[in-house]
Amino acid sequence: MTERAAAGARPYRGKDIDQRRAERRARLLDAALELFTSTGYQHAGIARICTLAGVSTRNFYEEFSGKEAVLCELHERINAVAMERVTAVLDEAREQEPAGRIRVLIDAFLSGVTADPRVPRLAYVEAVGVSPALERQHRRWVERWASYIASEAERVAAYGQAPSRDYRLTALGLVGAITELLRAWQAGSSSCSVSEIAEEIRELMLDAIIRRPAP
Amino acid sequence: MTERAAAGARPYRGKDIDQRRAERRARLLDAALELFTSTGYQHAGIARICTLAGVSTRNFYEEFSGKEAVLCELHERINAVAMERVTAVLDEAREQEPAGRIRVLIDAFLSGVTADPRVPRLAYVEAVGVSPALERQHRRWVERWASYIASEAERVAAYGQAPSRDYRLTALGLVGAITELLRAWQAGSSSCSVSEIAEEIRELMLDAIIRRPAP
DNA sequence: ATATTTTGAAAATTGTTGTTACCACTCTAC
DNA sequence: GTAGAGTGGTAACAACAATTTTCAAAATAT
Repeated sequence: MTERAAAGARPYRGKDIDQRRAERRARLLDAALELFTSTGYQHAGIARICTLAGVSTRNFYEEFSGKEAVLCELHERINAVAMERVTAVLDEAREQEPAGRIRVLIDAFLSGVTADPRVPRLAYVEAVGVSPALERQHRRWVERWASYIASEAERVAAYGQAPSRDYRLTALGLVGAITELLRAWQAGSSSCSVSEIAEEIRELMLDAIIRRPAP
Repeated sequence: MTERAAAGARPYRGKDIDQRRAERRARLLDAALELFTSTGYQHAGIARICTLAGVSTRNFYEEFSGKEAVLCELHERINAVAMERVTAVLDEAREQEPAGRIRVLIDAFLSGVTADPRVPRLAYVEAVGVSPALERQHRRWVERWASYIASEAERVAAYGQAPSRDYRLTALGLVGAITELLRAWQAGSSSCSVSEIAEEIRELMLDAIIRRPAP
C-alpha cells in the first residue's frame, strides 16, 4: 500500500506538489500586480490574470478565494516587506543619534518602495475604497507605521532634542504626507524625483518632531 | 399654433421643466452620496440610487451618462465648494498677518469638510482608484490645493517670517497630511476629534513653512 | 504497460448590472 | 373634456464576469 502518499509527497514534472503550488501562487501574484496597476483593479479580469500567469482558472481558485483575496495579499505583503526592511536597517543603526535614525528610516522605506512604481500604485491607489475588509487592513497598517514613527519621535525626545509629548497625530499626518508624495510620484512621469521626495520628507518630519522653539 | 413651446417652457406640477430636471439632478446626487458612502461606490447599483432619489432610471440617464459621471460630479462639487469657501474666508482676512491667515484657511477648510462625514469619505476613499479619468481629476485638485497652500507660504516668506524657497513639494506633503487625518477621522468613530486634527495640522503646517532655524 | 494522479483549456453555469423600451397614469393646454 | 406631452415604475434585453465543472492529455508509480 502507498501509505506515505498522505500529503503532497508525489513529485510532478520534477517538482514537489507544494513547490508547484507555491510557484503558481507567486506567478499569480506577479500577474495580478501587473494587471491591477496597469488596467486597474476593477477592470482586471480573473481570466486575464490567469492567462498572464500561465495558470488555469481552476488553479486560481485552488489558491485564492477570489480577486479581492489576491489584492489583500499583495497589499499585506508590500507593507510587511517594507516594514521588515525598515526594522532591519534601523536595528543596524542602533548606535546613531535619534535624528540620524529618522534619516535612515526614510531612506530605507523610500528606496524599498520606489524600486518598483507598481508598489506604491497598488498600495496607495488601487487598494483604496475596494471593500470594508481591505479598508480595515489598510487602516491597521497606517496605524502601525504611525506608531513606528511615533516611537522614533519619542526616542528623539528622550535624547533631549525634542519635547516629550503625544506624537500619534503628528505621525499619522506624516504618514499621509509620505503617501501623497508617493502617489504623486507614481502618477506623474516626471513631476519629481525620489531624492527630492526623500529630502522633503526628511525636513517635514524633523521639523514636526523637533519643533524647534520660536526665535 | 403653439410655437413658443420650443424648449422646456411648459410647466408641470407647478414647476418649470428645467427646474424639475435640476431638482431630480440634486436628489440623484444626494442619493448617490448617501449610497456611495454607505454601501461603497462599487456595490451601489443605479437602480437603488434611483429608488432612493425617487427618480426613474430613464430620468437618471437623462441627467448622467452613467454611475461614474455622478461620482465625478460629486467629487468636483465637493472640492469646488470647499475651495470657494476657503477663498471667500481668506479674502475677508486680507488684513491679517500671513501666519494668522493660515490658521483661518485650515479652520475654514476643516469646518466645511467635516460638517458631513460623508464628504471626506467620498473624496478621499470612494473616489480613489476608480478610473484614470477620476484619478486625473483628483490629481488636478490636489495640485490646486497645493498651489494654494504654496502661495500662502510665499506670502509668509514675503512677510519675512519664513525663508523664500520652492514650497511645492512641502505643500503637496501637507495636503497629504490633511487627507490622511481626515480619512482616519472619517473611518474611526472616536479616534480623534476635529479640533485635535485642526490643531495638529496648524502646527504641522506652520513648522513646515516657517521652518525656524536650528538653535 | 497500466492505473492513477495532476494538469491546462474550455464549456457551462450562474448571477449581476448597466441600459433601453414599454406602459399605465398624471398633469397641462386649449 | 380631450389631446398630448411628461412621468414613474417595471420589465426586458444584452453584456459581461465570476465560479464551477467537465474532459482529455501528460506525467508518474508500480
